[in-house]
Amino acid sequence: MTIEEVAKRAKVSIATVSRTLHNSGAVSPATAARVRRAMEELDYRPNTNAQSLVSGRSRMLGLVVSDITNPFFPELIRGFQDVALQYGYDVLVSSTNYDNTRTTLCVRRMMDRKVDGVAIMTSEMDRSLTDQLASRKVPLVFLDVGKVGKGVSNVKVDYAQGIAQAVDHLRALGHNRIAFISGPSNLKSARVRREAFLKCLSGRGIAEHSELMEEGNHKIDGGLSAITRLLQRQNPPTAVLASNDLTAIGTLRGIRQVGLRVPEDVSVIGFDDIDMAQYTEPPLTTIRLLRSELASLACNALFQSISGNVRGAEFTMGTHLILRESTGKAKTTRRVVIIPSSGTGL
Amino acid sequence: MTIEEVAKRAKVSIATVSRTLHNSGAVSPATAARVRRAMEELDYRPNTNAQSLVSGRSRMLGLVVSDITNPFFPELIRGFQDVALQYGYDVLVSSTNYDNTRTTLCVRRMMDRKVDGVAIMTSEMDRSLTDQLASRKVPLVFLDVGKVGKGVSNVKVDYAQGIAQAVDHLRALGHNRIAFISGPSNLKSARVRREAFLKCLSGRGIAEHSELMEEGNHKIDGGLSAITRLLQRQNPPTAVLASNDLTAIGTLRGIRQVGLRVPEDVSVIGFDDIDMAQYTEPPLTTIRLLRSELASLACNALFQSISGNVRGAEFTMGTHLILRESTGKAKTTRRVVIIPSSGTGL
DNA sequence: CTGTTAGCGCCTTCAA
DNA sequence: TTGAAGGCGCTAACAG
Repeated sequence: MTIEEVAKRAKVSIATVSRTLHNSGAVSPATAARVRRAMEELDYRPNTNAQSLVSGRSRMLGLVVSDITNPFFPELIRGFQDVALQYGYDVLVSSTNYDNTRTTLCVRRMMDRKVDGVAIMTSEMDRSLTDQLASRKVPLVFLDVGKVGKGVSNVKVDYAQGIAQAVDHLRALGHNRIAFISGPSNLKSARVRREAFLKCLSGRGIAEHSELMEEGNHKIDGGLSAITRLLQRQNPPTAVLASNDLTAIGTLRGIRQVGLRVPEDVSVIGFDDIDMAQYTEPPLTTIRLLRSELASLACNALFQSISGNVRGAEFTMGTHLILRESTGKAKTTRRVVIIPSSGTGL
Repeated sequence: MTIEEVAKRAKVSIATVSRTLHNSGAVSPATAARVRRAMEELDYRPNTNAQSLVSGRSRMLGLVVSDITNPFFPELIRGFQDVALQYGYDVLVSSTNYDNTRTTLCVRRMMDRKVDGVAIMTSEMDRSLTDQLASRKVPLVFLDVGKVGKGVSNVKVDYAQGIAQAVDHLRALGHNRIAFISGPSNLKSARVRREAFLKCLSGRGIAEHSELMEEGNHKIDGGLSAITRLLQRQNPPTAVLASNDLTAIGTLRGIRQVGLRVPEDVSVIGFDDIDMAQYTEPPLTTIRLLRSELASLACNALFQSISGNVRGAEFTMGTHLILRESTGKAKTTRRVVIIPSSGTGL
């Protein structure tokens, strides 16, 4: 089924078929109708590869994530595909699994396939790779990291906003010892969240809590072991903020495991608001970062660059606290109250 | 960067470059070396689109899943991509979201892109669509449904095996009233699991439990509401088997919500063994269905068809019970024991 | 062993 | 408004 057969059947040249297919050039309504009918009758579908070959573009977008197995990403992917689909684009997803070789391989293939743009939703990517992409003038959009430039955009997440809400919420509840379980420190994205937390504390004049920082791995098991260490401290925290929900879920488990309760003994706040967060035991108070919004921002940024808007742009999206049941009043520290030994206390 | 520039630099014809690139035809070691060097120096990468155009094949595989947001699938996707990557293939993933229009769109695009095969890991797909695929001779592999034929393979899951283990486990624990929370009944895959359960019961001469069947939606909320209904019954179940882990997680929550405990009051068994299953409260006993194995079976089946093995094949994979902490002894039914009113009972 | 050449299916000037 | 023709980059005969 080629354009030629359509042309023959409609008794026009292939050029005319191509024109009516793209509504480009001028085609008389009559012939256009004839062509369209021929296409339908033959169930004609243009050969994408041929189109790509002549145009040098593929109507495909690349999407690089770090670990498709982390619930954060499927939701992101879904949103991204949704908008790509609307533009008539397909998406080539690649999960790097934090493996550099694999990442390089995947990105090269994307370039080979002449993707029209790629969204890099993981902070860990060799500079050389992104440079290659940029030098081939492939529109790029980063998450958080990334300086806006010719064809490269950046979606910035305002972590501070949500974190501030979380911290204030906790303080209002009487918590003074707030721990933070970060992601793996070799991940830039994890460091960014950690910094935001630290800055928030110091901004509020809260003492440095460096002893209350623990490192997780953005997975459940990491959260579990981190909280376990935290709880063994002399002076354990009364609340903990986790760098993502998976970590928070591990934290929930860890607290239970030592016989403590959430939120009566320890309050827990997560980050992301993955779907699962509302179903944990207890439901997780968390800082929501809307994946669908993030995805659509990123995807649209790409399309802007693609459609000639050479200069990249920077978008910012907010985060905010979702109150559920994993946070509660701080346990009043058992303090000996001195009662006047005589007289009726007024 | 085209093959021509490489040819020029190596002072050979483009045919020779093509030959050394694919080790096809015969090229003298000397010239081959020269060509290779030229390719390196120029950092030459063949244009995939051109290759696809001439060959009619794209070195891409399609993978259709129903809902990328369901933790079952990301793990499946990951495994699939792993083996595809080894063969030098890319994969075009599409999440149908149970939306027919969307499915049709995605599959058509796959055909347009001349994918070399597609794995259909969702049971809900219009017959007409798969027929189109088949008529274009695109190798296919199905999950569970699907009759093997020319270029179409099938990976069959032996649900019976795992379910039998689960039921036996429960009975050994003294459970007689075992409920089943199915997936949406319009999903063939859900029906298959349900049938397997029913067959297992009747095979063991266990009374028909039709009043203990409830329908969920393969998501957490569906499990939650199903168990809630179940628990309101006159004679509620002492154990429940869920059609997938998400449903089981909802079940866990539902049981807790009415103040009952797992496994002391009700035992719960899930299905799939998603990563999360080991971290639920309590950790979930579940029937494991290895996604990585499923994925690699499916992907390999495709490659067999692609590499000329016209006749499709059927593969079967097992399932088996993973014991964790959500199952326990059945509560002995509170029964009034009649004690002889006189004499010392011997 | 190596080069020449005819397409693969389509888009896009350039003429008519 | 339409058609003819030249590529896009590459593979695969077919000749030397």
